[in-house]
Parts: sequence; structure tokens; C-alpha cells
Amino acid sequence: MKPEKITTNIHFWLRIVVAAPAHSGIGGPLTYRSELPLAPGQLVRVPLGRREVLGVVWETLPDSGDLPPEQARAVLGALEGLPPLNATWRSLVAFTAGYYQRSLGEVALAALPPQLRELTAVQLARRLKRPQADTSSAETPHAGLALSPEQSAALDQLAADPRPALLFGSTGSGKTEVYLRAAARVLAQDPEAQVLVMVPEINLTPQLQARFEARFAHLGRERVVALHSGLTPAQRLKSWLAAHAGVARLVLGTRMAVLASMPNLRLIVVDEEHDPSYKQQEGARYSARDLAVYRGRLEGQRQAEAAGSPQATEASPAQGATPACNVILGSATPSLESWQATLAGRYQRLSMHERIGAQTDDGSVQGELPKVRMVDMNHQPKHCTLAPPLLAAMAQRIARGEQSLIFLNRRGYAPVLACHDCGWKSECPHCSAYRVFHKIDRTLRCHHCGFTERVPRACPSCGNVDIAPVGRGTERLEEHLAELLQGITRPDGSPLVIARIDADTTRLKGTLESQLASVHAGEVDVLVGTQMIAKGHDFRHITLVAAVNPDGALFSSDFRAPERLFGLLMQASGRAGRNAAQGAHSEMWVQTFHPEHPLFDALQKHDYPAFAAQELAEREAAGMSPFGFSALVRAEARSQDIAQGFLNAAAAAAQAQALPGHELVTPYPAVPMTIQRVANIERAQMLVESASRVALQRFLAAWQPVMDATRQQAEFKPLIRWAIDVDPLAI
DNA sequence: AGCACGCCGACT
DNA sequence: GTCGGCGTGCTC
Repeated sequence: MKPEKITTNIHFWLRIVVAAPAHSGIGGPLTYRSELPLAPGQLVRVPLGRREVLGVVWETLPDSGDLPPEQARAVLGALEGLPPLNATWRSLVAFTAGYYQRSLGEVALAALPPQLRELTAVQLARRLKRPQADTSSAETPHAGLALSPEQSAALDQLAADPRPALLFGSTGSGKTEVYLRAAARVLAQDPEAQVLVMVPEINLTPQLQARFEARFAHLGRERVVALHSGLTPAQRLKSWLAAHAGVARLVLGTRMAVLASMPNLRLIVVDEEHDPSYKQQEGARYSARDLAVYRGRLEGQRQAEAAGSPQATEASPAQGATPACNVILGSATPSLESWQATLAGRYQRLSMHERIGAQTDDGSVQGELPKVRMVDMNHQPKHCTLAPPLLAAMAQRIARGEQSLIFLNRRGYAPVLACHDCGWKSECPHCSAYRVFHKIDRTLRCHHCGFTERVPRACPSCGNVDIAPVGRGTERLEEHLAELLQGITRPDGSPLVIARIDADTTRLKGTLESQLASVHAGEVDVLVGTQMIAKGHDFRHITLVAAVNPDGALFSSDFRAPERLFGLLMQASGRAGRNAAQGAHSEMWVQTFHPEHPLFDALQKHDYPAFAAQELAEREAAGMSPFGFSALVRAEARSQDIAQGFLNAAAAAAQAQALPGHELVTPYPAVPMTIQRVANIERAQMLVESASRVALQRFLAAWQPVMDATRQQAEFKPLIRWAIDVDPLAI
């Protein structure tokens, strides 16, 4: 870069972060100069190469530092009217970048709404000038129904104890009401306070948003905003700006919301905290739940400091409020990490187990948990998909005008198409996986790379026309059920209706909503679906839930599979009988070849603590999370040799150089990933374990440059990419 | 990540 | 003769 002439001798030196990945050589902030003083946290436009990019001022310098002054380029301008991102936000970003091994800029810029990068000064000014939200009306929030003793106790404990709280409450125990009350209390105590509520999926935001908006209508319009990737860029910018300006009092969002700028954040709620969606699966692979806990601590520290120092009053006018930012993690089946934290005393546990009837509309009281019935498939007719007793139970429900929900975690018609003559199977030519047979459009589809072909009329290998589907997906189950239940009628004599909900039937926007609506309206007698219907949807008239084939998770190589299965089954059983009148005869059916498995025993008793105790004992013995810490390094190349070779070479280099922390860290040899090849790319991974989180962190930080250097070696040039996943969900 | 520059194949 | 493929390299 040609040195630019410096036209004035008054300048300020700044370190500014820009969006560049860690391996680009500019992982940290870059030095710029400015004629105007700029504060840390200011958003600025800066020249980078030949483009203009958005940056965040990270720190101010007394001089140009180690960079020759003439090489520093001038800041083009600050984004006028935007208050700087505060120190807490910057600490949170710095922690995230460090912990998850990404560059500061990557995390910082990814946390800002994308539209902010393109906006001109004029456009931004217009955005900021928009009428602010109304001032709060004097109207008091409605008194609401009386809380249950458990709910009151939970709220009291929350106010008294600053530790993160695990709100352990079964489906229907009224966790949402606790969130609402806790939020209401914080918002009422401090007119500036903000609350962040996170949910695992975008699907779940509209209903919850409606509920929060109704409850907080007295605060004025636009005080409740949503923040998730389903918003248009303009909406997302609007919500973000409202949160950043402190106008939005309540932000409801998905995992991305944990990095939203909220200058007066006083409460964070993570609903369904065990949900794997909170772990970002690309870019900076952070866990929004873990960051929420960290952020709560940071915000609490900031407020404690603010309360203690005299000059802080301007920033925080709150009087008499407790200097803390509560974090509530809610779940009926907590992650074992959070559960263990309550056992160790790092989190407080708030338990709620009475089932409360619908709070708002029908005013019904106590519901009962459904009875869990295990079906031993060893004692059922061979090769039957649905056991006769289950079918009989379903038929009964239909005749009574009640609904059934049947789970099968496998979409499509059949997972494989096979030739019985020569043994051909519908493998994907680009992946190490089978293509799934979709009967509806007669295609073979690869669920990994998307490769789709019409079903061949005869075996492509031997020409035999006798090729047949093997196994069952939701599509085939739906078809099968129609045959098995043929002739069964509803109370009014009309034929039964079977519907299916999975990723295939809801591809079009809005179809999920309309399908759910028809279930709610009672138009459907039997609903077949994948786990997407287990989450959040409150089906009042379902009195039977069945899991057709949950065995896969019992002996999976993925150590978290049992935890997920237990959660899914508990959640599924919670779908049944939320209507108190029907609760008494609601049932959860589980078909299994392993009825003696302790997981099912705990399930039958609805006993999460027993299940957690079993799992934790196993995890502790194996040194796995939450008793040990791990990271995965993944590499992709055209050949396994290159991908694995790179990982092994990088590990060898780390060993040779005795990187900090190495004596407490164990890298395992590189292995192919479970699905070894996707879209013709070979994938390998290396597990790195340690009993010490700190040692693992130090090791990874030091290892990154070593990996960069390894990458530069000629033999690893063909490597496509590599990435570190800290605290991976699955190994 | 962008976005250059740079050196080899089929087209107005 | 140029348009354009993506390999390599740099950005305060």
C-alpha cells in the first residue's frame, strides 16, 4: 500500500477490528488514524485494501504503536448517531473470540446486523430518526392469575440468589409464566432495564412474542422486538437498533441474540436450554446458552462496579435495584452440563413439577403426566412397524374423537432402496451415505448433499426390476397407517384423517402454521411426524403419543444421543393430555427391542434426576463433559490422506514444540468423520481432550498458529479448510 | 472473507 | 485477438 500523505499533525491512533478470519494474518485489531477522537465501541468505516468496510474501534493508542505511522490509513468516518458498543459487549465479544478460537473481527462483525455494513450515512440517519417507541402508559400491567406455590417460590428464590438459575420444570408446569413475571419485575424495578429471552427455534418466536407483547403492552409499542435470522435485513436492523438504543425493553430471539447490544441488560432467559440449536454449527461455533451465563456474570460485574463508583450514576440511574443480571435456564430435561452445575452448587435449581392447566383460556386446573407404556418389540409379530396393541389403542382414540401423534425420526419413504438380487443399494455417488427414497415424487434424494435422481425402474447394477425399499420413513409410515387403520371411523361416522408433518411437507413458508392449525382445529385424527412436532407446540386434544423406533439412540456412538432421546421422549409425552380433562387417560407409547434399558425405566417414572444420575456416572467414569473438556478439529480435503495427514502433522508439531498446556491435553489420532464424504469432499476430525478447561484453552490458542504454519506446507496445499469446534455437541 | 493480480483455453 | 477460469497473496 502506497503511504498516504498525512495532512494534519493532529491525529489519534486507534486499534480497529474488521471482519477477517483468524488465519488471514489479521486476526487482531488494525491500526488506523483519525483526526477526530473516537471512543472504543464506536462503529466506523475504514479502508481495507481496496474496499471500505465496517469496523469497531477496540482501543485507543497513545501513538502509532509498532506500525510505521505513514502506513496507518485514515478512518473514513464514524457512524453518526450510534452510541458506542459498551465495554460489556466488547468483553463478551473478546471472550467469545478467545474461547471459540476465532478472530475478534469475525465475532464482532457477525454480531452486528448485516445491513449496517451497507448503509450510507443518510440512510442511517433516517433509520435513527424514526419515531421512538411511545412512552409507557400509566396503565398498570394486569394483575394476572394467582401463581402456583412453586412459581412463587421460584420467583422469590430468583430474587434472593444471584447465581444462574436452572428452572427445572416439566412441560405445562408454567415456566413461561415465571419468565414473564421475572421479566416484569426487572422491567418495573428499573425504567431502563432490558430483558433478553432466547428460544431454540425461529418457529417458536411468534407465539412467545405475542404472549410477551400482550403482557407488556403497558410499556408502549415496539418495546418488545424479535431478533433472529428469519427476519428481513431491514427488520433485523430495526430490532437491533432498538435494542442497542435501549428503546426495546425486551428482546426475543434465537442464539444470535446472545450477542445483541443491550446496554441495560438485567435478565437473560434461555428457554429449553438443553436444545442443541443453541450451539452454532458454523462460523464461530459458540454455545449461546454458555455465553448467556457468561454474559450474565459480566453484566452483573458491570452493574456492581457502577453501583460502587460515584461517576457511574449517569450510566445507570436505577436506584435500589439489585446489582445483578439474573440468568434463567429453563428445561424439563436439562443438559447434563447444567444439571451437574446445580449439583455442584454453581447454579441454583428451581424445581416446578405440578402440572398447571391452561393459564389463559380454559382455566382448567391440574393436568396429569401421561402414563408411559413400553412395547417390547421382541414379543410382537416379526417385522411389524406398529405393534397391534398400539394400533388398537389408536383406533380407540379415533373412535372417541381424540388425536394421536406418531413419531418417527426419519423423513422420506424409506431410508434405502435395495436390490435383493445383487445387493445394490441406493448409495449417493458423492457422499458416503444412502440416498433416501421419496415415493411422492419418485426420487432418490441424498439428505447430505441434496443430490436427487429419479428412482431407477430396475437395478442399475444387475437390471433386476425387483428393487425394494428397506426400512420406513414418515412417508411410508403415513401410507402404512392408512392401510392398517382402514375402516376405522370417527364418532360421527366420517372416515379418519391422517396427516404428516416433517421437513418435506413444510418446505413452503407458512405450511407448518397451516398444518398445525388444522391439527388444532381437530381436523386430523392421526399426526405422523419427525421431531419437529415435538417442540413447543401445544396440542390440546392429543391423548396418545407414540415413538415408533427410538432404539437407534440407545447404542449410538454419539455420547449425547441418550440425553437427546430422553429429552425428546419426555417432550413428546408432554404433548399428550395438556387438556386436563383428558390428562387422566393420556398415554405415551414407546416401541423398543430393549425395554430393560435404564433410560426407559426413568422415562416411565418421568424421573429426570434418575436418568441424569445414570448418565453423569458414565460421563464421569469416561472423563467426558461436564467432567472433562474437549475440542474437535475438522479438516476437509479431496482425499482422507490429506485431511488426516494435516491433522496428524499439526498435532505432531504441537507435541514437538511443547505448546503451553500440552502436558494436560491429549490429542487423539485423526479419524474419518461419521459421514466420511459429503459432496465429494473427504472429512476427517481429531479429538482433543483435557481434564482442565484452562489447559485446553491455552493449548488451542497456541496451536492455531502452528496449524496455520502446517497448512502452508506444500503437501497440505490441497487442504480445503479446517476449523476448531470447542465443546462440540457430538464427537 | 473479499478482492486483486496473474497466467492459460474457447469465443464475439 | 479478448473474456474468463480460479490459484496465490494481501489487507493497518
